[in-house]
Amino acid sequence: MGRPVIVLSNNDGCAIARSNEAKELGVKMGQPWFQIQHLQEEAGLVALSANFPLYGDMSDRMMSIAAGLGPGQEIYSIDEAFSDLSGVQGDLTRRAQAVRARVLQWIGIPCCVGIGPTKTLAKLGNHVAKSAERKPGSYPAEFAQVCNLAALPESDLDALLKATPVGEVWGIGRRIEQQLQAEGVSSAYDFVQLRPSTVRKRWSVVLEKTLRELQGEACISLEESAAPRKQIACTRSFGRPVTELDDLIEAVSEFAGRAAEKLRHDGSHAGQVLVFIRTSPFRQAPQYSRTSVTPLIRPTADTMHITLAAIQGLKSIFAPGYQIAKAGVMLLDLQPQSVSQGELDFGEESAIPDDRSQLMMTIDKLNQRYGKGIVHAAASGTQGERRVWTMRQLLKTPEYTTMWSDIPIARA
DNA sequence: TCTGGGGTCCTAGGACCC
DNA sequence: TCTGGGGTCCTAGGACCC
Repeated sequence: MGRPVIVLSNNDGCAIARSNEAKELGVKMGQPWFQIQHLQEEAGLVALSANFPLYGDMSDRMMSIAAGLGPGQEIYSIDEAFSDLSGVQGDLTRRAQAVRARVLQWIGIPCCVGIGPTKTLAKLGNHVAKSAERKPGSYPAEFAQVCNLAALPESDLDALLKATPVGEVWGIGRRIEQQLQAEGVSSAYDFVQLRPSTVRKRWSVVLEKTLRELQGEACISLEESAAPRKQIACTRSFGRPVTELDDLIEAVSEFAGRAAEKLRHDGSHAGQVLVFIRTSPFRQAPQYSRTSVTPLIRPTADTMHITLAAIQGLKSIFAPGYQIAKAGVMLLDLQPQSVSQGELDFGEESAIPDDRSQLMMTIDKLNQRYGKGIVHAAASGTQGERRVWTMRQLLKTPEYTTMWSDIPIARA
C-alpha cells in the first residue's frame, strides 16, 4: 500500500501487473524489466516474481464470496466473474456494495462491481466503477466501487458513454479502435449510434455483437459450466538463446510432459501435438519461425506418446544456425477420455495398458505433492532411443540427476 | 480459343481476451 | 545482455484429392 509495486512475467522478463504508484512512475504494461530496473534504486520500485498458484488460491476464495451476488455465476478469468441477477429482489446496488465489502474484509482484495442488462454493459459499468475509484475526475465519484447502469436514466447513461473512449469497450482492441477513430468514432457514445448492419458490413459479425450488447440487446449468454478446452499449451521463452537440437529436445520434452499433465487433469485425450520454435523478434539476427503438427495414432493422454510425437515434430522443423528464443508444445483435437475410449474399439494392442494409466496418475501425484517437474520423462537426443524416467532433485537447482536404466517403464 | 466445382489438410497470421 | 503465457475465433493461400 502506497508503494510502487510491479509483478514480473516468467524469467522476470517484463512487468505484467502494476500498482497505481508504479503506473505513476511511468512503468508501462509489458515493459521489459531491464528498461525500468533503474527505478528500483531511484524511486523505490518493488518488483516481485509472479506466483500463479497463490493467485489461483486467492481467486477461488474471492469467487466463492462473489457467488453470493446471485444464483448464477460464470467465472470469466482469474479476477472476474459474471453473475446473473435476474429474479434477485431488493436494491441491487446496495447488495453489490455489501458483497464488495465482504471480499475486502475477508480476502483483503479491493474489487468493483458493474451492473447492466448485458455482459458488455456490465463490463462497462465495472470499468466506470474502477476508474471513478482509482482515477478521480474520470467519471462522477458517485459511481466509484459499484456502478449500476441498469438503474440510470438514459441521459446519465449517455453522459457515461460520451466520457468513455471507444477502445475501453469490451471486445474493441487496438486495431479496431484505430479503424473506428479513422471513421470519426472516438467514444462509446459515437459507437452506439452506428447501425448493426453497417458494423457487420464494414467490420465483422463479432463487432456487431459488441454493438448490439452495448445497445442493450443481450447477445452473449452466461456460461455457467466451463466448456471443455479446445487446446492446451505449454510454451516458454528461454533465459538465453538455444541453438542445439539436443537442448530443444530436452525443453520440448518437458513442455510436452507438462501439457500432458494438464490434459489428464481435464480428463481429456489429444489427437494431435503441435510444436513450434522461433527466434526473438526483438533481435537483429536472422529470423526463423516454424510450426509442425503431428497426429497421434490414437487419441491419448500418455506422456510418452505425446513426448515422442513432439520430438518427432521438432526434428522436422529444426534448422541449425538460429538463435531460438522460444519454443512450445500445444495439444490439439482434444476430446473427452470417454469418447476416445468408448464405443470406438481400436483393438487391444493399441489401447493404453492399465499400468500405464496408473503410472501417469502416480507421476501426477508425485508432482503435485513434491513440486512441478520432480518426476518427468527424460528424452535425450544423443542417447537416442533410451528414454526413461528421471527425478529432478529440486526444481530450483539447475542440475538434476538422471537415472538411466533398462528397467521397464511401468516397473520404474 | 475456350480451362469447374467442391472438398480437406496444413501452415501462417491477425484479431480479440485475460 | 535482458522483451510472458494461455486461450478463442477467423481468414487465407497452397497442396492435394475427387
